[in-house]
Amino acid sequence: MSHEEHRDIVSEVKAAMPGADTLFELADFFKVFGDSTRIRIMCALFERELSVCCIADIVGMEQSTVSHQLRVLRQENLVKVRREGKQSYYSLEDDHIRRIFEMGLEHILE
Amino acid sequence: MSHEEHRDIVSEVKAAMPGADTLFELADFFKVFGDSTRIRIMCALFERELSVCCIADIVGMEQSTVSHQLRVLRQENLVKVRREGKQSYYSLEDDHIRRIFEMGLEHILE
DNA sequence: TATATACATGAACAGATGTTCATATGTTCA
DNA sequence: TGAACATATGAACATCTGTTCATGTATATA
Repeated sequence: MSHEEHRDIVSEVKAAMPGADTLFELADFFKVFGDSTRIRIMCALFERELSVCCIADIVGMEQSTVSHQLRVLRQENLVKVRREGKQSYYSLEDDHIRRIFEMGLEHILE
Repeated sequence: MSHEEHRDIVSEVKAAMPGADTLFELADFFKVFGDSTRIRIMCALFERELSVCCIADIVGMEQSTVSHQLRVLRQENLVKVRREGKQSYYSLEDDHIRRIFEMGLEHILE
């Protein structure tokens, strides 16, 4: 490959790619799915709305850990909260997440 | 919520969830998407097959960095290599990845 | 064969991330 | 109001991760 060819390919591909900002956001979004605790929390929420202490029992971790991770999920708009008395009930924000999940499963089951 | 209710919900949700192994694998899979350098590499490969040094120029990082990240992508079966002379040409393994990408974009553009 | 080029890999380092402990906030009920 | 409970948050710590430098390996070419 000549120097010119190389240069042309580089600028062509660069031009076709989405902006840097978009790609950073995208990475941050997928980062949330890249932790098994958060994956398990989301997976539990597929079944039903749950309080924090229920989630903690389900995933077998400290209430504090779960609270911290729920905050991460909230910040990326993946879950929503509903306060009822002393308890906070969390549920999934949209059905997007389920599809992303399924697509991931499809890939690893190959 | 009574103690019994709590216990019932926990065991019901636990039973409905996929096995721990699957969820760990899933987290590892998504972890790969959670880095902007890898996202940019994959995004460049959407356009066309590319050599390592082209990729390095496109993402503006050391050849070494790119090589390390390509190894990660290989390990998760996201890219494949083709050796031609001195150069290694990388391309995307399947079309799954593109759909996962698009789904992520859909979410952040809300 | 010697040199240059392309890529891969190991070690080292800095920065990010996840977990826990301790504690604060907020709510219910006696 | 005070005690008990559910949740949120800050600080500290250990571990993981990404990048770079230095170097190794493989291929082509003079």
